[in-house]
Amino acid sequence: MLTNKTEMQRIEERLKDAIIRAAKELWQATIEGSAIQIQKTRREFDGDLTVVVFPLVRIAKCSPEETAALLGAYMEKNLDEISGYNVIKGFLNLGISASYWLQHISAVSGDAQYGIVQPGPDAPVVMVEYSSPNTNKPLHLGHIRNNLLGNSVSRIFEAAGKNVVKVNLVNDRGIHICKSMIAWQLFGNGETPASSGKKGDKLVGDYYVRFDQEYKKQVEALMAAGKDKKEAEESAPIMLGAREMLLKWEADDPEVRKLWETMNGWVYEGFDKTYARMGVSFDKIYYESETYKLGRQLVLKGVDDKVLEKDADGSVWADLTDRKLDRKLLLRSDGTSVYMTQDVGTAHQRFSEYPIEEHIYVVGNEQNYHFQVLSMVIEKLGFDWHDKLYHLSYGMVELPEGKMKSREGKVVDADDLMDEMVATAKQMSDELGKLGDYSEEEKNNIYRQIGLGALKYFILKVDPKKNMLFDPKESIDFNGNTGPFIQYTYARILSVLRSAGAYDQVIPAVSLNEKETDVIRLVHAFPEIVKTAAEEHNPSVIANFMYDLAKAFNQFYHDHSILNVEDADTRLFRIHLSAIVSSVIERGMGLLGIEVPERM
RNA sequence: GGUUCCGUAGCUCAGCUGGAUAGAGCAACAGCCUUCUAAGCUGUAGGUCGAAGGUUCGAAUCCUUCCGGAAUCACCA
Repeated sequence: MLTNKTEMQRIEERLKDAIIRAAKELWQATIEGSAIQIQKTRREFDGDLTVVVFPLVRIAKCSPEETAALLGAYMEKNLDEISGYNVIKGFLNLGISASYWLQHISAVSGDAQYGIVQPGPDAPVVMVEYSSPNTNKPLHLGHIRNNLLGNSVSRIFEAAGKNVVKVNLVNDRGIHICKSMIAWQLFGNGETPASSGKKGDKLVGDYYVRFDQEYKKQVEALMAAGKDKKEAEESAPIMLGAREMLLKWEADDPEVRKLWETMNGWVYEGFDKTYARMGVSFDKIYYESETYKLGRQLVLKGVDDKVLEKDADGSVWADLTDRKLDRKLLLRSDGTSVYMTQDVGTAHQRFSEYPIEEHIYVVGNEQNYHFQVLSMVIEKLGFDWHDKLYHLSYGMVELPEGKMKSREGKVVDADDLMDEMVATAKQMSDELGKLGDYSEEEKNNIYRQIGLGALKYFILKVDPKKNMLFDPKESIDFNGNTGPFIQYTYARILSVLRSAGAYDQVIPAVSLNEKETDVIRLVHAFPEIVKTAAEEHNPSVIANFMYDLAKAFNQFYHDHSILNVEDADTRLFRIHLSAIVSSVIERGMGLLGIEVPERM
């Protein structure tokens, strides 16, 4: 597909170029494009785009009104795309000609890649690490936010022309999984997912909870027997069992390793189902059991190079006091690694394996400090890619009663939530009864699309860095600013297109009404929106745009008939406009990982 | 206590690289289906943008201080 730069060059850029020329001709001044402010004209004024002329007043040496008037006259005379202008205070409102809009629509029509930059084979690699679950418990609402963000950001970067590599670093080792293992050994009676019919991750999660209950009981008993709290916590038999198991794991004890593999296997089977349902996937999965030793050599070399410090007890530290931070431990006195060390190692490995332009970590904001330090440590070690790490930090999902606590079972389970969403979608769909002649299978697929669409949109429309509230009692809406609203707009358009039958592919020249122009303006903005979403690492930019587009289309749809109009050209034009909107919706929702149904 | 982030309508959120009278949705109230899907559209009501200073022709937006909330500051991950 041709990307014809002059053809497709954003109208805003052309205006800027014209203003730069105008400044030269009218005022013999050279100005920077960045000094020019162009914005959408507010609804209450006439025009499409507005130039804020205040910054130009100084070089024009006349009042804002005069400056705007001079510039407006110049623009109208020299740019075909400008159909007229008006000046209100220091604002120059420019009207964009219908022919420009029509020409844009024609260029875009039928372009299944509109708004998307195809990554070339040598496009830079953007690595996105997300999900990164622990293997001791099922996924919950917090993980859903992580996965949806990671998946969507990956798609957005692909659409922005990058080669994206999605990776998952599974935390499959450590004391947490040993806790589930010891509890299973003690109380499991050989239960397996096959024997009890329980999903693997749920089964293992149940034993993690069981461990905690048992542990608390033992601590209480020990305290009742006269031990102080700390002592009791240290000596609870079940905790000692877990610790012993961890040591055996590290010593490659065959029996422990076998149990570990078995139970992790159950968890992965469960996770795979949840991932598949959420619609997320990975190009590569790393396991901490295979990577946790990475980084140690790099740290030891850092000691040799005198950029890191070794204390008398043998522990290794990065001194960050000159960066207004503390000292950070990298190797314990027994020589073992901490999380930070491993992250240094995995990053180093990845940067050696791929020509990475940017490495995005989708991790909650509780680890802001960790990633701040990570990049500093890497810089200390002398790697120039320390500034290519981007922590996509997102806020917590809070329940009305506060933070979720998985050990206490106070969580919104990912599978349960998806079930509920789909069930609600089914209930609503059945009440509306629009799917009468569909098979059960087709219907179920649509319920799934709508339910998950509602959930995904609900989460992705919020700015990632903000904490968000989820109230399980007030189920997620299907009306208003929601995923189903946008899906509905799409389904409606497809319904119209089905009725339209075959139509001419050439878009006729017609005059445009206000609602049509509103819609075209938004379609025109789509590529810029994708770019902004990528720059900001922010899917909510796409989500909010999708809503604006759907809303504008619905207004147009309400006010004007598409198929039942006298004028054949108008009818044809509206069919094309509708088709373009449907395809932008499909693509934009795709960037959010949301499917769109053909009927609903 | 140090650092970082957040505070916009009753609720959930946009707007934040400074620009015109601060926008949506939900909830409330009032309308619109003999015409392409009413999961839609229209209207009413709802705000000292946490507070106070400052910079500016202009501040929800930038700076400072304060108030409120969150996260973090482990030889945990």
